Amino acid sequence: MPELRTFAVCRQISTLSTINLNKTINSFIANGNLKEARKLFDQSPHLRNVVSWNSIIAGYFRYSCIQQAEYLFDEMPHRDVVSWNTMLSGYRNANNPEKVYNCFLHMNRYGGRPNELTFAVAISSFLHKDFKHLVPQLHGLVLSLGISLNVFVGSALMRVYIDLNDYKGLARVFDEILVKDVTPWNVLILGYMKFGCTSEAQRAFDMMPMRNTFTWSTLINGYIENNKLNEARSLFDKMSEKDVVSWTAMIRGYVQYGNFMEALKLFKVMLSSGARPNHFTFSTVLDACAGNSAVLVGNQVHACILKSGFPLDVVLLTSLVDMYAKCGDIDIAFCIFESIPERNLVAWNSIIGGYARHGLPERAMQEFERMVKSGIRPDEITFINLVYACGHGGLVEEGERIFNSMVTDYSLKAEMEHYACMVDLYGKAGQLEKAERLIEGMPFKPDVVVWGALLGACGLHSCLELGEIAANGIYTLENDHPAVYSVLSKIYGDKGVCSDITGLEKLMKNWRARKQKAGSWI
DNA sequence: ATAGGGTTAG
Repeated sequence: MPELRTFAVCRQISTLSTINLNKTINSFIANGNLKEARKLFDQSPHLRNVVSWNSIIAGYFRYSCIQQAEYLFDEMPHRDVVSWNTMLSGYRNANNPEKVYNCFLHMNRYGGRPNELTFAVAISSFLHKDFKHLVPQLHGLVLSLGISLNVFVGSALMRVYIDLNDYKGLARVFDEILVKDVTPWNVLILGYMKFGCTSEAQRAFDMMPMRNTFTWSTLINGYIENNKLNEARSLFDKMSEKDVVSWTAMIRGYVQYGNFMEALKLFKVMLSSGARPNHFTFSTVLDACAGNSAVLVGNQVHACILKSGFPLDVVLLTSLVDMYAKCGDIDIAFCIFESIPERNLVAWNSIIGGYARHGLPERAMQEFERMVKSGIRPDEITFINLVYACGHGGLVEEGERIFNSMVTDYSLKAEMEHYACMVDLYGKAGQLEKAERLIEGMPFKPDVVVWGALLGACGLHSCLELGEIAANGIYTLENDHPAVYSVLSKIYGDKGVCSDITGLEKLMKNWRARKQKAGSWI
């Protein structure tokens, strides 16, 4: 039967060539040469198989040519699970959970049976999205389809349960994973820390069979989140192989607690230890410089960034803008801001905030208008900055106009901070009655900042009656706020009231007594 | 050819 043998040989040859074809396509894609890959693909209709199709589709996704990927997927004569998974993964990486969802539904209806990978991709793409609420159903589907809960599916599920604040779900999935590697353990620690269970996290850390750098930095970061900086630091010191992430996390910890000097010190230690900072580290350190008004160190860090050759992305440039603005050099801040190619909301807020802090409301407003014109929608923080700017410039009517515009033109809700800025604005301008009326009309109970703004204004204008109300307001929230005492004594002195036993004085006496009590406790 | 954890800006 010569024909049959010939056929078999031909088949073999063509299979071999298909393998070669796919290898060549993949190497083109790896080198970023999508056009060549596609050309080869188009020229070999008789050799290509489903793997060739999948490769090209994955390649399109890798270089963000989503439409081309979709087009090719629609043209496919035959799709396998990998084809579907590639689409899901592409949509996931494009941060498009909606398309993941539709594709997943489509697959279950018309395509093949999903596998572990399908679920790992789908579940992880719903993390931190509204779609996360569908994940418990996906979990059920995994179980009912008899798909094994491997480490990938399991870890992704655990992440989402943390996101859903579902402690039980987290623990259940961890138990359901039959063969665990280090990742589910790490996620368990992450979850415990998110739920504030530091001792459980520590226990998991102690009993887990293996650890990696992820484990250590998850624990360190968890302690920082849970106000246990000392524990974080002693763990960090115990770490034998510190990597960029753990260094950055620890530095960030100090910044978070306002200990900027220690943050900068640690950064120096990091550099001398030979560890290489990345853009995460640089943003964090710039934040420390900004908090410390350390423009000289900030300059050095700036130079260090330029020398390091790291690409200056929006985040890093915004950190620089913020650092220079907070260190008093608003002109350099503006120059850097202007150099940002694609300014986003945070970048705009940062420069507007800079002008606000420098008491230049006109400049702040100019940038705001430029921002709106460029198509960026302002958010709550934009308006905090703008009202704050007006407060520093004494522009009462302008501040009112902006405050109202926020609600009517941009349908944003006025939050506590906006009210605090408005109270400050009225207070600085001496319009204390307006400030008082605003507080009364607030849809929520004033916090320390609002009362503080009022109290500060009362101190400025020596208004005893209102100052008393403000002090009382603070007192009910925080009975050992040092500012209360100093501002009240100032008003008191200004008023020349010395011997009258007023409610105010009682309050102060009371407050001092309480404070001493608290002191003797230690 | 497709998969899971830790660090960044207002």
